[in-house]
Amino acid sequence: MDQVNLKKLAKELNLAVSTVSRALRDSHEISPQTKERVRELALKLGFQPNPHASSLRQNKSKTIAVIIPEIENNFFSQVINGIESVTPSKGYHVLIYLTHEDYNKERDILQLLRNGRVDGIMISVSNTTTNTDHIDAWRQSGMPLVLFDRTCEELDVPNIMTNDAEMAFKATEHLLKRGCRQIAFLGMAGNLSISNRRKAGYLSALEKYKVAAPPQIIELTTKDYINRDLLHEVFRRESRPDGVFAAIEKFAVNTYEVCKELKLPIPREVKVVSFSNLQAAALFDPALSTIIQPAYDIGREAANILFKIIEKKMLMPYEKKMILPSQLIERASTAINS
Amino acid sequence: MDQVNLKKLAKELNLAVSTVSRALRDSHEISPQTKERVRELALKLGFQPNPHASSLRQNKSKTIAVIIPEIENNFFSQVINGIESVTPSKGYHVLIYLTHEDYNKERDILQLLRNGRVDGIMISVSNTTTNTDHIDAWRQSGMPLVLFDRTCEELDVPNIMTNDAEMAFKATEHLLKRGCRQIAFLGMAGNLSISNRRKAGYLSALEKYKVAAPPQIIELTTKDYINRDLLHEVFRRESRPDGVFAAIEKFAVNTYEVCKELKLPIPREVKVVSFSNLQAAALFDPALSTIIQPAYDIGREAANILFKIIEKKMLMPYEKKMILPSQLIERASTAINS
DNA sequence: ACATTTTTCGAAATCGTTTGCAAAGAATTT
DNA sequence: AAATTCTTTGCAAACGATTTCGAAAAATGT
Repeated sequence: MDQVNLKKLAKELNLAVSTVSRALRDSHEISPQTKERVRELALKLGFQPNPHASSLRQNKSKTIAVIIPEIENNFFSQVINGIESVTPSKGYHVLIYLTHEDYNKERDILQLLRNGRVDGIMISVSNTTTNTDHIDAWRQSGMPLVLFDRTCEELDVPNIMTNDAEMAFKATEHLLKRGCRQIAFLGMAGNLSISNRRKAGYLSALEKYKVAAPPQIIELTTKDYINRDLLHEVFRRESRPDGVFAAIEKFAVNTYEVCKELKLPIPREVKVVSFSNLQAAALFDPALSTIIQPAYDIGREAANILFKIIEKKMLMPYEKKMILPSQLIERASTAINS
Repeated sequence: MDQVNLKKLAKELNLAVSTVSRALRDSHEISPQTKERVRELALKLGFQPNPHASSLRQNKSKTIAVIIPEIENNFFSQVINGIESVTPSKGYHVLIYLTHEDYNKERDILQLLRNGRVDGIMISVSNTTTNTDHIDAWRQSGMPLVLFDRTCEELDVPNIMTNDAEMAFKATEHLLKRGCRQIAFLGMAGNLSISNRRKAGYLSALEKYKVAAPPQIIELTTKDYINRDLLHEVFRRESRPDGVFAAIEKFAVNTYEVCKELKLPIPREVKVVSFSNLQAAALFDPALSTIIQPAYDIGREAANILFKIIEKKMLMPYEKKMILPSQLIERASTAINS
């Protein structure tokens, strides 16, 4: 074991372990000269304090957990990027956990982390999560917790999200203004907060303009082949949609695929607008009109709030909601028929 | 502090701490009856062993680190997904670190982790990494380490990658067969192993067929605006490329953007094929011919090998290389001019 | 010169778990 | 019956850093 630890440093310097520890933590009760001696040797030997010993003693892990449904998703990747823009400067480490949209996994992960492994968690709930007891249990035990994007507004916990309903309204309004009258809403099956907010925006736009056919709410899944089958059926109805508002990027892709198969040209026969953080949306055939969420900012701000709670600079009750606005980019997929 | 620990369990059951510990770890030297008593109370009180204490005592963290250049990249997202398909069943946790293609960050992260925080690391080096001492130092200290995709073949460390040169050859050959004679190679600046392998495949295809103009090696960066400027210049040369082989997905996107601006229709004026793990490549205008890497498998296999090393089931010298083949999907961006 | 404060450092306890060793009792063998 | 194993449990020492407490040494005040 050539591991260098405090004891070895102390022996080498003829000092007590406690002195070395204090010197490295820049304690005021150590003279500048000894501090310098200690630091020099520590640097020379490449001393790195054992994090488990520190964590055990100080009862803090300098680690946070990020729990998300999936990672093959631009939105969540960008969120992680945003989180990582904060953590290193705070000296924190980031554990990643994937629920794969499975409530049981989500519950188990939260249970697994109830032992001091992390100082706080950031979570975006799975679409199969209907019971929020596991999250509330975490909150009640006083552990720092922040929800983002897929939030649970009924819980007394900080929520960082975008203006889903407003943007859904705008997207639907956009389709209406481009002449659509049979507008379908493609939402995620389950009881997700974002789906509900986006659905509400969609409905209120239809309500306000009163020119369109009744709402068509279509619930899709995480499985492409199921979605394609369902959309196939939808686009063969006599009241076939002439406009599609996809609440999830993947569903817009599914729509493109099915429209291509059914030879329904976009935007002539069907116009499409979607929540999406895909950089390449502008290169689609046709270019996809998107609502871009500030994913990076959501991650960054969620991390900032979590650290405020961890550092006790923010106590309950916190400012519960933080809403970062999205942006609607109009492209060819919702162009007027020429 | 309502935290339940071994001491509390022991007191409650009138047992020694060591007995409780052994009972929970299902040691053979504890009677079935006491085991049952202990387990029952542990479950009732929701006991979770403190991981820092365990890690300190056992000198293992049950954690691995994944170090990648960036996360907003389908390839790396899919790799992480593959890694995560292995870790939970092993009882391991995954820390994520981003180097942002910065050698200094990469070096610092490796240094930071030299203290037992993790039991092993998986790394894909940044494109600014020319010196591999930091990686070799890690290897020399006997810490389990696996490289994937962006490897350092000169190091005596397991490398998990795809058949880059072969696929680059095929892609270039594909362009040649579709009539291209001025084929440009878009590679990442720096001295990345994958860039070199892909470049070699490109060159050997040109060499073999001898029908094309001399190689045009264009080195791009991580910054879109720089790439676009450079490509603008390239496509205005008198010897303008009629075929582009992009070694990185992002560069294909840049090419599409510039060709659109310059009104150079793909595939008529320029044909494009690219390494890419973008699901939506088929929806591009025109659909992009891609070389799809088995990213998920790379992550999974890299993790499997790392765990073999960690569990000492595999000792040096290991099987050094593992090569998982990619797949060329021909689409409209390399179609014959009609 | 003596009393008091301040500076600097060391000894030891602590965090919670694991584990080598000892010991007591039960079961088995000689 | 004595000697031996085997089973089951407890005691105490780790692991490495932090921190409380106290002591010696130095600086300051009277």
